[in-house]
Amino acid sequence: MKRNIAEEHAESCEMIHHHCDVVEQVMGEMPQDEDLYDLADFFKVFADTTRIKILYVLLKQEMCVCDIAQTLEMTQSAISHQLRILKQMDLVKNRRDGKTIYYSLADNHIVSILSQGMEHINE
Amino acid sequence: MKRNIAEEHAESCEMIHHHCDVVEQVMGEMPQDEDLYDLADFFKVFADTTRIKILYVLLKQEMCVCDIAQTLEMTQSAISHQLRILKQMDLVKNRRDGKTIYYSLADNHIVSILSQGMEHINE
DNA sequence: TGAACATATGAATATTTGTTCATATGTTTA
DNA sequence: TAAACATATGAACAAATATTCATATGTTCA
Repeated sequence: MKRNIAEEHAESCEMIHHHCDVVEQVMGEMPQDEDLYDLADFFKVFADTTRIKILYVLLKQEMCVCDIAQTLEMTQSAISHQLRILKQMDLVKNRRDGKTIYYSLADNHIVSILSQGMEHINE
Repeated sequence: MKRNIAEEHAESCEMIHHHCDVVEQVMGEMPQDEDLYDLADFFKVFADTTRIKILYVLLKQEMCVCDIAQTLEMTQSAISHQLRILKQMDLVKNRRDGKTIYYSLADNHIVSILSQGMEHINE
């Protein structure tokens, strides 16, 4: 759905300010749309305090759902829902021991991602 | 609003599975609530494809609002709203040159945050 | 000064998302 | 096998959020 020239004039600046080759270069660096969505989804996981708390709790050791819930003073259901998201994103893994299911971090990136975020906000 | 013991039993496991000192240690590592909110807000910025695209565009060079909008094929208003959020979080800065306002990255962390995210999703 | 341009912003709308509640699934033990 | 326990999950609801539309602010130039 290409707009006509008159409309384009009305909605944006007269012409692109920078050289076209620069724009092309910039767009060349841009990841594929699919990767951009995955990237946004990845950061979305860290964009909630409950999930961050869970990750911090698991930083030291594995823990079962019930203990996480008690530690964070939240319902089992809320924690379980969030663990599901963390697992879907491959940030945590779990193992069953009888009735209990223990969760732990699945990836070492997590530590550095969190601490880099912390670095930034402490400036 | 402390619940009574009977209710607590109903809602969670009989007693905490791990040693209390471990839980205390885990909670000792936990950042302050205020920092947790700031951290979540920080990652929230990267949790949207439009903002990620803007950051990628600015990775190479500064650019005015209008050119960003044209490059990403979005409205000037949408870009302006998102630039406001990026600026509030100190991820971009701007300078005025006549009518035009040029935006650029405010921080070098951004590159490494983005590439660490990319690393993770490409596994 | 007025017209054209570049950007910012408030309100409205649609979509996404986190928690709660009720209940289902799966395991152990008496 | 029945009861108790640990976890998972679907539906409902409330809160947060991204975009659009209309319009305001601020700059330049004739």
